[in-house]
Amino acid sequence: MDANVLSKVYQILFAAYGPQRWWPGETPFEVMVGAVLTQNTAWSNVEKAVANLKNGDCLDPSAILNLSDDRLAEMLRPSGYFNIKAGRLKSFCAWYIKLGRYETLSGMDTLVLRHGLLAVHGIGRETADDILLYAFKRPVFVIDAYTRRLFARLGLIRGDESYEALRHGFESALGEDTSLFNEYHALIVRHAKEICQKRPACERCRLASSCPSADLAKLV
DNA sequence: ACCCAGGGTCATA
DNA sequence: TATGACCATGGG
Repeated sequence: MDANVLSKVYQILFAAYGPQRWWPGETPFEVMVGAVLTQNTAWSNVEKAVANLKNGDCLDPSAILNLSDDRLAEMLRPSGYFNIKAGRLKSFCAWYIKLGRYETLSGMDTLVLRHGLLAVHGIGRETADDILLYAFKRPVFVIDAYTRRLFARLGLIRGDESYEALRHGFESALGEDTSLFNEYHALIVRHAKEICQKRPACERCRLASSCPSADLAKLV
């Protein structure tokens, strides 16, 4: 990965969209819950489920564990996969409490913490890295489908690389910079939402003298 | 009516 | 290692 090109891509996205203020959530625990609930799900749906937890005074690991599976699933309903996610959220909360909550976990080495997260049923690489970056402020670069798609279209990667290979590629090229990784991933997601949904050309490209997609295309 | 969204697990080959 | 089925709501 070319560090220079990666920086330029970042600059173009930042110039187009500005700071994204990720991750939405008032507390680290809310960030973690959101990370689990947003799996393959639109964020607007996650917000409704989180609101249900807040309204029920259940945005807390022990409160979640004290709910019956059915009651929890019902609160998670708007976020989709609610039965699956009820189980995943409980697995995560059990692990979280068992290891001493935020205080203790904050003292752990990043890779140790990552292995711990990945051992939780229902937490895969992307969700683990969301939690590490946005809840624990660790310099971990999150790889998602948008990241693959964008950089593959720019010709900077093939797109079929392993998750860990890509993560290592971005991290070693950019250096361990939590703030940069935070903003970069958020900008990639933002860009994916804004960019042409319809071929061949989007509204933005015709109306604006310069659009991020066009600027990015010039890089290649 | 169809498509997909800020994925992960499990069975199968 | 690598596919495919499955989970499920809500907005375009």
